[in-house]
Amino acid sequence: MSGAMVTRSRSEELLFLTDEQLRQGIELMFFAYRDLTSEPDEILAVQGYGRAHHRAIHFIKRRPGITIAGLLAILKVTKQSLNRVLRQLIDDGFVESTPGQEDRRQRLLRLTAKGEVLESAVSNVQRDRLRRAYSEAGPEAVAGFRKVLERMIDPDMRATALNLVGDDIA
Amino acid sequence: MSGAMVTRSRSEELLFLTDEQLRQGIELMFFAYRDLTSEPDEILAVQGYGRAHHRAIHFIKRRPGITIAGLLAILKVTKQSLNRVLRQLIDDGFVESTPGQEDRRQRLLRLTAKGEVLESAVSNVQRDRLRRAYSEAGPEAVAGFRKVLERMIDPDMRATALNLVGDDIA
DNA sequence: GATTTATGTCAGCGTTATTGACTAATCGCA
DNA sequence: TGCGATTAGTCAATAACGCTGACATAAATC
Repeated sequence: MSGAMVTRSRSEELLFLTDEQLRQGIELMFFAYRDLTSEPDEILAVQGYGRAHHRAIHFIKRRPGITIAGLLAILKVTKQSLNRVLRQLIDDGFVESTPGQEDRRQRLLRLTAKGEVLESAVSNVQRDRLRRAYSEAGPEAVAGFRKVLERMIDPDMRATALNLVGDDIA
Repeated sequence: MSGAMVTRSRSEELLFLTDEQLRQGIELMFFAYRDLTSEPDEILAVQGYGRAHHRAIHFIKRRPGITIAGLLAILKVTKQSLNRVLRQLIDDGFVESTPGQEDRRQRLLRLTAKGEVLESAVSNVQRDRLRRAYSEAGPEAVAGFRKVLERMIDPDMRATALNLVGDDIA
């Protein structure tokens, strides 16, 4: 009889997830995300740029040679929204767009030297914050942090989020 | 001589935080935050509401009786921005605003019964997602998740984020 | 009584996102 | 070869949401 009790899964065993605990987790995400993005926002505001530019620069840095379609799939915004931002970045010389070799309809996006400088300035403050948090929390906490975040992401985006796809494709 | 080596702090001992690791952490935050907020956004869009309404409803639910100033301090937006959102929520009967008893200049904000229903619908999908992630990742991962997030938040907002202040004040 | 504080409101602006419609170049296949 | 699908770029209109500045009102505090 008591045997039935010990067949509980690990999640049932130790996790009693109250409303309060979950709400607190949601708030932690809200505050952490806001503070993680506030400093980059300020730096980019000087150029007249916003968070949309930040996101584009970030993913072009991470996936040089990414196509428009690839960027659209990651950002999940419309073509029109992305186009305005990209137009500015290209016109201002931060991003270069070259036709694909195999498929010449595609536009392959890369940061220019100027773009690398801007990206670096922006991502430095962000990485400093995360590095500090990681260091203070310790390696085991970092592993847990990553584990939970991964599982919060829609399954179909997890591979993308973890860079399990090639660096130069979408 | 070797004694000097073992006095390294825990963070120096095991954490070799590469650029790549940190950038991946930043992306995890981006994807997780987006997916955590996308479903609530869709639900609220039916009412013609957006994320700003969601945030207001969330914090009024969590801190019933909060003042305008308290909400402004948490959300870090301007009075004018918040007012537009709050005006709609009050006019539509989701939020009630009553003068403070001690300080009658203050407006104490609470959800109405109708507001509770909306809040519940919205927060349910969000809590379901987080509960699933917590369960799959396990208790230790959850502890690490919380630990890192706390340390990402600006120090002056940590107490607020962790609800270390009274529920009915700011 | 004068000042400060808490709140509300008006007008205007900019960014970022949306939808819809359309063009142009290129690719792939029948 | 030619037609449909794909990739990208663009124009126009709309909306949410943030901002600044200016101003009004009521109430608390000194």
